[in-house]
Amino acid sequence: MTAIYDEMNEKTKEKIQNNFLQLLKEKNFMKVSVQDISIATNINRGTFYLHYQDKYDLLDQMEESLLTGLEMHLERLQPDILLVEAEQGNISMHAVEVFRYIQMNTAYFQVFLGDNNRVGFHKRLKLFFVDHFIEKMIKNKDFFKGLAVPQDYLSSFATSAFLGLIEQWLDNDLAESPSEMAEMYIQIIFFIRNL
Amino acid sequence: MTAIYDEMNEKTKEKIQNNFLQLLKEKNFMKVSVQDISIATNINRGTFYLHYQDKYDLLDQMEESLLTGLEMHLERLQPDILLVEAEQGNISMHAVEVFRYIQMNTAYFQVFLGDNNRVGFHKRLKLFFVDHFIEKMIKNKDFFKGLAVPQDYLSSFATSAFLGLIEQWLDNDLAESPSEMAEMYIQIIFFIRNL
DNA sequence: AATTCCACTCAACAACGTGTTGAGTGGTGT
DNA sequence: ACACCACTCAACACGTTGTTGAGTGGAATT
Repeated sequence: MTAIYDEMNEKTKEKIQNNFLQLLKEKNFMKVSVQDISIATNINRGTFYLHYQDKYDLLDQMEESLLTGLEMHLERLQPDILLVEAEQGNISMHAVEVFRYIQMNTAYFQVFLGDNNRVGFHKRLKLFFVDHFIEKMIKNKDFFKGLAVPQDYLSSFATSAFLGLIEQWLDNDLAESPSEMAEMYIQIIFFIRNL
Repeated sequence: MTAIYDEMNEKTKEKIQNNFLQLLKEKNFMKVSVQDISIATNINRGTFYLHYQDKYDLLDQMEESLLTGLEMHLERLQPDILLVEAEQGNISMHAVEVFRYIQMNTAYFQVFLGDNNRVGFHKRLKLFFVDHFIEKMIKNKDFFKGLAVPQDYLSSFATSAFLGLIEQWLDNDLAESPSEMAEMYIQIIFFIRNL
């Protein structure tokens, strides 16, 4: 049975990731050394290299699993409901789930989107939203019809706007509930629409 | 007369900045060493430290001067015209100047907002827009009246959306003209309004 | 013409971080 | 008893960092 070894492996990786996250709250990613990580984790520096190629690999894996987590979280929703919702003034279902997931992983999002560590996660998250979220909304023939703006610009505009809301929420230490945030998102989008 | 020495000083700093910019096109900021910079600039490594504390300081100064350059560029416009413009469906004046300035400094913006070097400039530029641009629009009693969303969220939303447009423009290698971009911005904003 | 000033060069320094290696420890499963 | 495996430990060569002290050559000062 190799399960126990796998478990040890996982626990060590978890410890590394947790302590790395703590360090990222204090320091810039660039200034966190593998030394720092191994000391904080009470682990030999060599052990770190048994699990990760380097600290970039560590960061990459953490970002990746955060995004696939979000993907799985969203998969539970029917994929094409959004369009219908949108026409009913009810985009909220998707949005509220995104905000909920962020709430479940506050520390990660605050660090990865924070002032210090804006290494690549911002762009990555943006791409994610374009693929999983905004594209569906924009490709809806009715929702944005009558607007002569290229689709890539519209995507980037809408996605960044949504991200802006999220960033502000994180800056405010999640003062609002996920539902309130979704509500806000809808209000802004439809304010615009119904003025 | 000390002017000549000042000039030497400036020319060296310029050379450093130019070569640093080239290096940033090829490599991640973290992977550009002071060695690399001094070699590319044909300068002794010690000389670099006569001008900058470290490479962070260099990046910081370049970002700073890019932003103050934008500030100066915008100052030539009357500060309160925007509000009037907005009500006339004519925000473009400010927007077009921003796009024009970006066009004048394409390389800098592409590098500082590019995938590799999203160190802190994104947030910095966002703050700039909030201070100089969006706040004026949002504080306009009429423009966003009837929308029950906290001002900080509205700021973040609108600014990020604007930045999204810029990022897409840079990704597209400035395929559109500044005026076209401004036009696009207006269209999106007012589409929304007049639908 | 002699001297001071200044940007810059050069070589060397200790300190630190990196990624890798080979030998060793101690629990786990067979 | 044996092999297995995650992990430790110490040492390695190498690159980067920021600093220092001595020196060079052209420009300004007297």
